[in-house]
Amino acid sequence: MQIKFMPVDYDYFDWKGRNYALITGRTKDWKRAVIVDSFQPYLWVILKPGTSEKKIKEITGKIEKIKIESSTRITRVEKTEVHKKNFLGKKVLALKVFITNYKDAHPVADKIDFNEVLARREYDLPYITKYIMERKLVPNYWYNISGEILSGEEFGGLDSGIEADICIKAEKIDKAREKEFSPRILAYDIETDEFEVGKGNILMISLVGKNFKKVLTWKSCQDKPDYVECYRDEADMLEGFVNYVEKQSPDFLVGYYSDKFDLPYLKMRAAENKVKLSLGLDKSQPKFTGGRNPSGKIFGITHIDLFRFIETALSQYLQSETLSLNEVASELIGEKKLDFSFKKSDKIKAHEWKDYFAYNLQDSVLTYKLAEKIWPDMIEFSKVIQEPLFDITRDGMSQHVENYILHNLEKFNEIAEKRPIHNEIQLRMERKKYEGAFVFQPEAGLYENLAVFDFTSFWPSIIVSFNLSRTSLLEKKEKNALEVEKKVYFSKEKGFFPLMLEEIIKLRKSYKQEYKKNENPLTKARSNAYKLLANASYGYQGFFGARYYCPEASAATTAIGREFVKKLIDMVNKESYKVIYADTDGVSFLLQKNTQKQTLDFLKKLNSELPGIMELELEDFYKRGLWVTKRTGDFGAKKKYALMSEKGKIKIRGFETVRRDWCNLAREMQSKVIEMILKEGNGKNALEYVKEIIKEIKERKIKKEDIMIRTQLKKPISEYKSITPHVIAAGKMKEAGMPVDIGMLIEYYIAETRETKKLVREKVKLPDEKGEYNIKYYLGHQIIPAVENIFEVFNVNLKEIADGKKQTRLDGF
DNA sequence: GGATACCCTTTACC
DNA sequence: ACGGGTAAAGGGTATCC
Repeated sequence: MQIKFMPVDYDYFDWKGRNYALITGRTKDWKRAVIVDSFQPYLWVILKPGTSEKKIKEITGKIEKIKIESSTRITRVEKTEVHKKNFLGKKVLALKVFITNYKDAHPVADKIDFNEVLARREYDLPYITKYIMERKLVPNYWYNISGEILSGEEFGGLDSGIEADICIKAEKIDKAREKEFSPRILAYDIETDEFEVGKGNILMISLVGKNFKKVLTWKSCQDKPDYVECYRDEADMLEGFVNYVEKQSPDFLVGYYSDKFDLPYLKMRAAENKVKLSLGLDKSQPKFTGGRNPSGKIFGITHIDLFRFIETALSQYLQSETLSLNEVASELIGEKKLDFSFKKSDKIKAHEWKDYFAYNLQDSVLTYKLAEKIWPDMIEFSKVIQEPLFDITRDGMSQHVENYILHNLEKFNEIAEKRPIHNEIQLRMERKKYEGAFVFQPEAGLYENLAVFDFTSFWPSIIVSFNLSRTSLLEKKEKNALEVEKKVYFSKEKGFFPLMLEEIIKLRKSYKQEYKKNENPLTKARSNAYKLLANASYGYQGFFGARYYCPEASAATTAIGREFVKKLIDMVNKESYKVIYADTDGVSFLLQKNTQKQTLDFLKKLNSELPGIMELELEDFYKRGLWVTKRTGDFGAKKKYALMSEKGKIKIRGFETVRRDWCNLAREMQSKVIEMILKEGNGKNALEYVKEIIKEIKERKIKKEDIMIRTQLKKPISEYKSITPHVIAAGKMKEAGMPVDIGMLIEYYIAETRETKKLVREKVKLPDEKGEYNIKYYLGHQIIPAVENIFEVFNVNLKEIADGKKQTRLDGF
C-alpha cells in the first residue's frame, strides 16, 4: 500500500537486537500515521595509505568476526565493503563496516585497533541524524511511502500499543510534490502554588488550540466561565489533561519555558498523585534528556518549548530586554499577559479565581499565537538543516552549523569527523584566546555629514574568499599556499567547509531577492535561516565542541579582517574623507567636501578591488554623529556612539540608554539628551532639560518605577565572589519567599539609610520595601554619569552645575 | 584615610 | 559545555603613600 506522509516526530526502537526508526506524522487525509523503517547501520574504518590488498583482506576477516555481547543483545559485524572516500579533504581507502545494532558502534570501533587503521569514524552520530542522512526522509516535506501495513505480531505487537490510524513498515520512500501542511498545535500552561518545580500543587492547566480553549482546575467551581472545567482533585485534573491532549490529538504540544517548568512540574505532580501522565501516543510518560538543559520528550508528539528556539534563533532581532512571555508576545504579536496579583491559593477569594482562570488561559493564547507567528522560522530551519523540529527548537547555533555540515557531507564524499571527547574538550578550552577584531580609537565630538561603509557578512566572506578551514589548513609552508601572519598556511584547493559556506551565502542572497519580489513569510524565514547559519560559521570553527574545530582558521579570519579594515581606513582617509570610527567590519567617516554621489562612486571603486566574495556596502549617510570620551581617561570611548540619519532617525549604540542595568530615569534622560543634541546641533536645550531633571530628583518628584535598577542573576547566590547590590537584592528576595532563579532579572533601588552604611549594597531595597530613594546616589551614580561625558563635548562641567558650584556657562555653545 | 589599581561582574558591539 | 573576541563601566577590596 502507498500513503502520502508528512514526518513530524522521530524516534527509534530495538527489536531482536536491531534498530528501527519510528516516525510519526500525518497523511494527506489527516490520519495519524506511523512509519517503521530500518537502515543497515555502519561505521567507517579509514586505512593508512598504502595498505596492501592482502592486508585489507586480513583485517576484514578479523573485523567480520567481531561480536559485542551484553545482557540484552549480541551485536555482530554483518559485512564489510571497501570504498574510496574523502576524509578531511584527503582521498582515503575506507572500510564500511555494517553492524547489527547502532548502540554498539562505539565498542565495535574500539575493537578495530589494528596497525593499518588510521581512524574510525561515524560511530558517534545520533541515530536519527544518521537515519535522515541515509534514507533522506527530511522533516517537513511530503513523501510517497509504500510498504506493508504492520500485522499484529510484528515487532511484538508494536502497532497495538500506539494510538495511530495506520502503521506501515516502509519499503520505498519518494519525495512527493505536495507542499501545504498545517499541523495541529496545542498550547498549554500551568499555574501552581509554589514556584519550585513539584513543590506545590498545580492549581490549573490551560489548553489552547485552533477553535479550542479550556482551563482545567480542581479549585474553585462556583460561578465559573464556560471554558473552565472542574475536577475533584489535582489527580483527577491531571487525568483530565491527559484525556484532552489525546482527544485534541496535536502534532505539536507547545509551551513557553515548558522544558524547565510546566512539563517537569506536571510529571512530578503526576508521580506524587500516582497518576500516569501518559501523554505519548504509546501511552508513555514524558522523558527528559540532555544534561544541563533537559528537554521534555513525548513519544509521537513533538513537545516544543518556544522559549528555547526564541532564545537561540530570534533573540538577536528582538528589542525585548528579557525573553519573558509577556515581553516577547507583546513585541511579536502585540498582545500582553493579563494582570493578576499572585497570592497563596488559600488566600484567593471566590471572585478572584475567575481572574486567575482568565490569566491562565491568556498565557496559552499568547503561546499559541506566538507559535503560529514563529512557525515559518522553525519550519524553515528544520528544512534547511534537515533535523526534526524537536531538535531544531533546542539546539544552539553551533549544533545547527554542525548538523547542516553532516547532512551535506555526502556531496563531498566525506566521512564525518568525530566529536571531541572529554579530555580534548578540556585541552581546547585551555587554549589561549586568539586576537579578534580591530576597533578604531575615536575622538570625542559632535560631527556632521557622515557615511558608514560595512562589509557584508564579513567573517563568512573572508572564510570563503581565503579558504580558511580545518580541511584546508596546511601543516607547513607549501608552494602557492596562503600565508597568514607568517605562521599558518592554507591550501588554495577549496575545502568543503568554505564551499558549503559559499553555497549558504548564495542561497541566502537568492531567497532574499525572491522575498523582495514576493513577500512570503516562509521565504523570509528561509533567507534568515541561511543568514544565521553563515554568521554562526565563524564562531563554529573556534568553538571547542565542534567536530571541525580549527582555531587557526578563526585566528586567520580575524587577522585578515583586521588587515582589510585598516587598509579601508587608510584608503578612505587618502580619498580626502576623514575616518571617525571603525569597529570590526565597518568604518564611519566624514564626507568633508565630497558629495554623496562621489562617495558612492568611491564605494564602487573599493568594491572592484576586493578579492573573492568580499563586498562593501553603504550602510547609510548620516547628518550628525556623537562620540564621547571614556569615563576614565580623556580619550574617545569605543563602542559608544549615536548617529542621526538624514530622515532624522536616531541610532544609539553602547550608551547607557541601551543598557538594561541602568534605571529608566537615567536611560530616558540620556536618550532625550542625545536626541536633542543630534537634532539641534548643540547642547543648550539639553542642558536645561538635565537641570530640570536634577531639580526633580532633589525635590523627590521622581516616580519609584523610574529609579528601579535591574540586573540579571547569572549564577547561584552562593557562587558570587563579589557581593554586589544585585546579589544582596536576590538574597533579600529569597528570604521573603520569592522565587529566585538563575537568569532572573533582579529589581531593586538604592535607598536613603543611616550614615554608617557606606557601601551601595547596604542601601539596597526591593521594590516593595518602604523607603525613599537616595538622592546622592541617583545624582552621582546614575544621572550625572549618564550625561556628563556628553556635555563634556561642549566643555560643560555638569558635576559643578549639579553641585551648584557653578552657574551655567556655555563655553563652546 | 583617601587615591588608586585591580578583580569581579554585567552588558553591550560586531 | 552546547559560536567568537573587544570593550565600557560599576561596585568591592587590597594596597600604596
